[in-house]
Amino acid sequence: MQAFVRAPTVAAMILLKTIDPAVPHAGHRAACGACHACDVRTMAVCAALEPDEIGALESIMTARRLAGDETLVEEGEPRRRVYSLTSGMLRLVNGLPDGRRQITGFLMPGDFLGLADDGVYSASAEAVTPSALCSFPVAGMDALAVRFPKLNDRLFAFTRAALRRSRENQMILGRLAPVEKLSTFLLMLSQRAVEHHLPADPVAIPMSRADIADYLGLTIETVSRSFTKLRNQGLIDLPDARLVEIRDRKALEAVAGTLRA
Amino acid sequence: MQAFVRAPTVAAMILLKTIDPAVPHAGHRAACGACHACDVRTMAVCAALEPDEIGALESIMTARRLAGDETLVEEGEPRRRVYSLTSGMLRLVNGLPDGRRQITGFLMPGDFLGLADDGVYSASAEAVTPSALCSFPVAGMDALAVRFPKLNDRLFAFTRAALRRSRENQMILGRLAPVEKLSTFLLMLSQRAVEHHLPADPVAIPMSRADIADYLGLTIETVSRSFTKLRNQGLIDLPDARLVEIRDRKALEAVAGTLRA
DNA sequence: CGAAACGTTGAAGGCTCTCAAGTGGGGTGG
DNA sequence: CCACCCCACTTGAGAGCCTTCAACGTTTCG
Repeated sequence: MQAFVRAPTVAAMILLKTIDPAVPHAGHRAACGACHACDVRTMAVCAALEPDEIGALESIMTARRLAGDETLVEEGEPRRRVYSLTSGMLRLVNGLPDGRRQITGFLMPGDFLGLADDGVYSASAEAVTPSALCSFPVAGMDALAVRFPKLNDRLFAFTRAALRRSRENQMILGRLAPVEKLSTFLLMLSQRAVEHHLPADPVAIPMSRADIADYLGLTIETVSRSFTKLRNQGLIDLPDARLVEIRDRKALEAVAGTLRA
Repeated sequence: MQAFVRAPTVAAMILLKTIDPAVPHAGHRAACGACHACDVRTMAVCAALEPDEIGALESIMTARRLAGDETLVEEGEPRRRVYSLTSGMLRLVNGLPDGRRQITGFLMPGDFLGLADDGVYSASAEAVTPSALCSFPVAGMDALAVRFPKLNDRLFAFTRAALRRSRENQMILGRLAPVEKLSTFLLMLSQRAVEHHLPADPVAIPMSRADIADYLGLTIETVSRSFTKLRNQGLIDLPDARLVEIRDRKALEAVAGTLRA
């Protein structure tokens, strides 16, 4: 649980290349400076605003950087700020008193944090990899959502998309077998990598086996064995534990249970 | 899967008492007539509007009734209408090609159908019990959401609540043992019964064991055995398969894993 | 009155989890 | 610079639990 920064493995290197190395260290404000040069300006919430309106958003924005495994917000905490992820990856975590945990989602660049929450955060948000975010005070964002209906609409659309994904996850958790779960997960990662203009053939797996297990409702051993099973069947290759090459996508989709009926 | 209408068991009777028997048969239009006399006007989306604004909503509204097990909308179908449930209960169902299914949620009076969807319905909606709904064309509802920001806000708030519930379900599906799942489910039913001013001590279980199984990611046998286990431990009583008396709420909450950390 | 559906219970098997050991990579400290 | 250690991951063996298959009781409805 300590703020341990992974060494740059092959997989991490691929992921890290989206982070501008020229930028100063973590924890600083407004490192990236201008929204109009932002990597995710076309897919994040800010895309709802015209170039001449971005300033209003920028004026209430603060930049924030997180080291790997750093916690951004804690479950149950009053929701005072909302965030837009610009690089890296976050996990949404819910915990049980006895230590069991469930990861309800992974946030990728362009995703918004705080959609589901009302009053208090309903989940903790932790950095999977070093990450950069735009931070907004809730009051300010609410005011802007009133002033710019298009911004509100986009937040609403993001929330609907999150709800669809969450319900898809219910299907995955409730009705798929381990290898089906993992196949679906890998295909999802691959698809989202494409959407985010990241390498999709050797897919980077930024999260640990423990994270995958807590996301899919399995143990780390079962996750590992499922990886091995897919590798032995020739559907994937594992040049590195954090890197997956999809060797037979069709077969992988078939194993995934063809979630899209 | 046929439109089979259950006979009025003890449990069904309790539930049916929220349906006005004076109202004509199913499938008719605007049976309940006036929104200002609606049972759920304080908790449904329409509560966002002032009394003098309700007319605008009412003018695009059509009443709809469903028999038990009747399908309202089908997964993948173009989303042309949205609905507000006024009485009865609906299940949201997602299916896999091989017949496996996952119920992602149950809708109770006041709940809104169509929140997650964008373009096509992402799940089928089927009546668990005979139900009554207000039906709205999507275009008309969208226009009203623009005209009445408060209506839009309420739809947004409903969507956030649905997302929170869906994520809670992810925890239930991924990390709870069968008896924990069932306990959580029963407590949830009891709580929502209170919210909907229905009897909460002997809780009516409108849905079948198969529905519960598909909601909790179990088999009907495991659901049945979990019921028996809770009964043998004295936490609940089962005067009827569709009726649960909570005899030891504290213990039941403890078994539920105390989902609220 | 019989057929069908729902729910419960029993027995056996398979599969995941648990416990445990082993491997490999990378960072740390001598 | 090298050795050691730690952590992540993998793999193995056994147990436990849920699922599967099956039978039975009950209720409902044709």
